[in-house]
Amino acid sequence: MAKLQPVKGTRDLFGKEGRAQHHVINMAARVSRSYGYDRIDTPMFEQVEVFNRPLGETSDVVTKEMFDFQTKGGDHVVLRPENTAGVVRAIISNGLTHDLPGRYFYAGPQFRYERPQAGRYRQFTQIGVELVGPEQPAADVDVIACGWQILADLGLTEHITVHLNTLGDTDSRNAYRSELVAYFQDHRDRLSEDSLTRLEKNPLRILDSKDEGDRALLPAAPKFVDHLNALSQDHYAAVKAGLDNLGLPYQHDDNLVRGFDYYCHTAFEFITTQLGAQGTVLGGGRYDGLAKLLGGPDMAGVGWAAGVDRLAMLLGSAPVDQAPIAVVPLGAEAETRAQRLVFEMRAAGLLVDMNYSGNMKKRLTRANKVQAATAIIIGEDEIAAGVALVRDMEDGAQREVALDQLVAELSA
RNA sequence: GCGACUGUAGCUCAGCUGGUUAGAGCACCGGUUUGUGGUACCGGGGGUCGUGGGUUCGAGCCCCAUCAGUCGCCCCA
Repeated sequence: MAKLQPVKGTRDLFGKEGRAQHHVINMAARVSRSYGYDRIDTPMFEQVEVFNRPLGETSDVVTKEMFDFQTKGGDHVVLRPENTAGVVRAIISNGLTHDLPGRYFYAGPQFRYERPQAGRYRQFTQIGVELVGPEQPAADVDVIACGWQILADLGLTEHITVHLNTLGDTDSRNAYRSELVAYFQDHRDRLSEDSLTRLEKNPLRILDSKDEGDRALLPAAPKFVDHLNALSQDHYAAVKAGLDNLGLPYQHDDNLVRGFDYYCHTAFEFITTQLGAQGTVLGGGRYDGLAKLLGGPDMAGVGWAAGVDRLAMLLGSAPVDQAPIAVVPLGAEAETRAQRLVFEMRAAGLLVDMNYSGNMKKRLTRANKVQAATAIIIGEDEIAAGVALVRDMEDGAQREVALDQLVAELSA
């Protein structure tokens, strides 16, 4: 039992869980397509440089959570811990900066070397969209609306609240940061140990600390919204007005901070209370400086990433697809005829289940197990008469249908 | 990286203060039913009790270590 297991923090996906994940991805692909997003698939690993500057040299992801290794050629590469930096790198690499605005949708595995727990894995799947080029607040609204619509179509919005905040532009953020640091310096004696290190590395992080002592200091702490310059203020106001216009619910959250250095202005998280400590199901924001950090041209952008594993957990199970039709041949001659029939049925788009052995009882048991709605029974008598028995698996009613009309009848 | 809890069959779990051949339900296979499933009844296969060491006449149960899982912190999807 302890022998052949997947690597820590990874898992095999199949059956119910696997189907739920694919349903999430398919839904996201469909909805994002209606918003005009084009699918993009970037490599699962990149040069380290793609991540350490944009995410922040001192961020946890960079300092301790990267799955990185040396290639035989001596390159230092890393399994992507998130996908935004990779997409922006791809946009620069392929000269797509000359084709703006760009709308990209992705879905795929991401990797983070951290301690697994509820809703957290070392290999996990994210879906996400990136809208690059436009600086207008309408783009932020567009992106948030797309995320909301995906969750709505999955039937998950009633358990989810949208938290919204602004991080302002660089000037606003620097001004705010120094005031915040000053405030916490005055209260260092009351800060938790974790927050004391945050005060050095990333003071904004103290805002979303879970420590009660830290939280007690927050109400009196300086607020980001009070330190925005005119430009940042206008941007945030326009985003909120845009969401109001669409009737999308959200709540302003002074303590919402995002982990990566590349964020500015709008930041948002879609949060549920149903997943234990890992309630953030979708998160994102604006990242106007990212392209430049990567050595590309100035390019604005907004986007989000959502955790497929977490969404699938909320979903519980995927809706069942069409019920299969079970084909039950009896005898060698019927078997041969049935194989041809099954081939034709499948060509007509029907979902068919047929086994290679077993008597009628076994085959019907199997039909029952795969939840077939109907069974097609073909024995020697039926072959001789040129018909098949069509059995309703619900009530057991059977009727005869001519073999050469079967496909047409079942497809109707 | 830190902390708490858990580890018995494919799955969910029982196993009294250590006592002899380790149990149940579900699932799986077969039978009652030679061309009729989902119900019922009968039977069957399947376990180095996570691993290694120790205590003991004797360990699934107690002790130590180790590995794995779960949950929480940090951080994030």
